[in-house]
Amino acid sequence: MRQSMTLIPTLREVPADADVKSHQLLLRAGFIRQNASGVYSYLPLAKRVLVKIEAIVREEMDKAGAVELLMPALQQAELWQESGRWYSYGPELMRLKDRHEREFALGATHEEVITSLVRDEVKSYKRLPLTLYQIQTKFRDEKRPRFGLLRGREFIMKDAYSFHSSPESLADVYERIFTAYSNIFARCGLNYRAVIADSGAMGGKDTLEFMVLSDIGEDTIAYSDTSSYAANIEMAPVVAAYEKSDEAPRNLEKVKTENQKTIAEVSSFLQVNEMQCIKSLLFKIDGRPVLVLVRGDHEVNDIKLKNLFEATTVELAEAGETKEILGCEVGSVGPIGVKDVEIIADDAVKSIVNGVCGANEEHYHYVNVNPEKDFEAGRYADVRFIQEGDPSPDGQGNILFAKGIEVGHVFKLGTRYSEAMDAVYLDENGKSQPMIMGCYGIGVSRTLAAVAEQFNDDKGFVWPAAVAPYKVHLIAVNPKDEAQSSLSEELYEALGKNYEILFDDRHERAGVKFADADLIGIPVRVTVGKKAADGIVEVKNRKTGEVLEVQTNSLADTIKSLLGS
RNA sequence: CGGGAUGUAGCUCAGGUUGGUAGAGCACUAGCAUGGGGUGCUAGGGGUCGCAGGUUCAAUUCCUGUCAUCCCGACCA
Repeated sequence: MRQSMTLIPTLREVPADADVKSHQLLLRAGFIRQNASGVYSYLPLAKRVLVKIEAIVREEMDKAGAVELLMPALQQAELWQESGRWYSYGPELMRLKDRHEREFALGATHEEVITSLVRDEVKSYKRLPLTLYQIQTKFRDEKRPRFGLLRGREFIMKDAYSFHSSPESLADVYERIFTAYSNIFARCGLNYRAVIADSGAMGGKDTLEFMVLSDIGEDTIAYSDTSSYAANIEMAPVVAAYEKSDEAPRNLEKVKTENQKTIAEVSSFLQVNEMQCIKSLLFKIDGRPVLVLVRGDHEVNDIKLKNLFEATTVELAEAGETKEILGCEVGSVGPIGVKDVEIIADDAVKSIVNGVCGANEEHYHYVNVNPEKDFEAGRYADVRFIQEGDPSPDGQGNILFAKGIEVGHVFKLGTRYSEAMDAVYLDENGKSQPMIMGCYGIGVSRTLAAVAEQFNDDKGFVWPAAVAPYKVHLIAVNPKDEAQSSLSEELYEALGKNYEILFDDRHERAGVKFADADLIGIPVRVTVGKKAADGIVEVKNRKTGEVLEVQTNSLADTIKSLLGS
C-alpha cells in the first residue's frame, strides 16, 4: 500500500484525553479515532491488525472443531425475557424500540440467540456436541468506559458456544478451547496467564480467565510464588490457619473513643494491633441487611458473599440505612447486642481474643471482645480478600499480586440457558434432556489494545510480526531523486509479491517519514536513500534499532531472517 | 451513580480575574528554497469560544442551567 493513498493520520502531540499508553499511541499513530465515549472508528492500520488477530482466532477455533456463523446484533426483547436477563441484566444492556414500539436490545452477548437457534434446529443427541462461534461487535453501556479500546461500549468479540449431551463431552471441548486460547494469545506475542475466575452473572462454574499481565490491568491476579496457581483475587480462597492466642478472655468493657472511626484511628487510639479489631460492615444482600465481620487488617470480599448467599446483588448499605437499622454511624458499628440482623463473620474473626469492636453507639467501642462469648455470629466463612503473603490455596508457596487485562474467558455454563429456554434433545432412550452448554469469549479489540499496551517504546509501537499491520515499511527518502524513486518503485513491486508492504511515497521530509515509521511500528524498515544509485539500501529492525546496509539482491534474505527471528 | 477536572481552529493550548465580536505553535493551502531524523521564508484558508437561558448598551469573559469528554471511586462475562 502506498502511504499517499491510505489514511494514517499521525499526531505529533499526545491527545489530552488519553492517559494509558495503548490509547495514546493508537491515536497518535493514526490507528483509531474516538466518536463517543467508549466508541471508536478503527482506521486502516487498526483494521489490518484486527484482521490479523481474527485470522489467528479463526485458525485456532477451527482447529479446535468450532464452526463460524454470524448472529444478529439487533435482538428481540422476547429472547432476553425468556432467559430472564431482560430484567436482570440492568442498564448495561442497550435497549431500543423499533417503529412499531417493539422492544429490542443490541447484543451484549449471544447466549439467548444461539440457544434459541440450536433449540430449534438440533433435536437429537446424534447432532451433539456442536460448537459454534462468531466474531462480532458487542454493545454494553458501561458505566464508565475507559482506557481507549480496553473498555469500550462497543467492541469486537469472538464468542463461542458449545452444546453437549454429557459433562464429559463438555469437559473435552472446554479443554480444546482452552488449548486454542493458549495458542491464540501466545501467537499474538502476549505475556498472559490463565487464572481461576468468578462466573459472575453468567452462572455456571469451572471458569478460567486469560489475563494479559499489565500494570494498567483492572483485575488483580493472586498467584503463588512457587507453584503455577493463579486466580482472580475475587475468587482466591483463603486457606490460612488462624492461631488463637491462649490469652485468658477478659470481661467485656465499653470505652469512650471520641471521634475515632476508622480501624486505623481506633487501633492507634486504643494502642492495639489492627488484627485485634473486628471490622463490621452492614451489607444489603438481595436487599436484606447482613452484618459482615472481618479482622481489622482484612477486606470484605463481596464476590465471596454473593456466591455464599447465592445472591444476585451485594452492596454496602448506605450511611443512612446503617443508621436506621443499627442506630449509629458507620464508624461505630459492631456485632454486640445486634438483633434481627443476620451476622456472618470471616473465619479469622473466630480466633480473636480480647478484641475491639464498635458499640453501635457514637464515640464508643467495646474492648475485650470475645466471639462466641460476647456475640454470636450466625456463621463463619471465608468472606475476605486474600492478601499478599497469605499461603497459596494449593498449599505451595505464598501469594503475590499482579495486575491483568482480561482478554479471554472460558466457562462451563451447564444448563442455565437450556433449561430457561427449553433447549432440549432426545437421548438414546428417546428421553428429553436439557443441553449442557459451555461458552467462550475473546475480546478481539481488547486484545489489539493489550498488544498495543505491551509492545511499544518511547518512539512508538513495536508490533510483533504476527499481528503487525504490515511486515515491511519501505521509505523513499527523497522521491524527487530519480535513482531513489525508481529503485523504491522497483522494490515496492518486487517485495510486494512476498510481503505486506507499506510504501512511504509521500513528499515529506526524511525526518517526518522516519518519525512516523517509528510511531507506526512496522517490524522491518527498508530505506532507499543516497546509495540507491549503487543498489544499496538500508534495513532497520524496529525492535532492536539495528541497521544494516544491504545490496538489493540480498535484501529478500535479510528481510526473511529479520521476520523469522 | 458519588467525587474531581475540562470544554476556545484538525491537534496541543493561551486569553477570561479587569465584559468592547479571538490568539500562538503544530497541522492545512499556494509559491520559492531545501531534501537522511518532525526544514526555512513568503502569502493564505479555517472558530455560532460545547449548548440554552439570564444580567448588560455590549458576554468567549459574569450568573444559572444543561450537555459532552476525561480522571478517581462504586459498578462490570
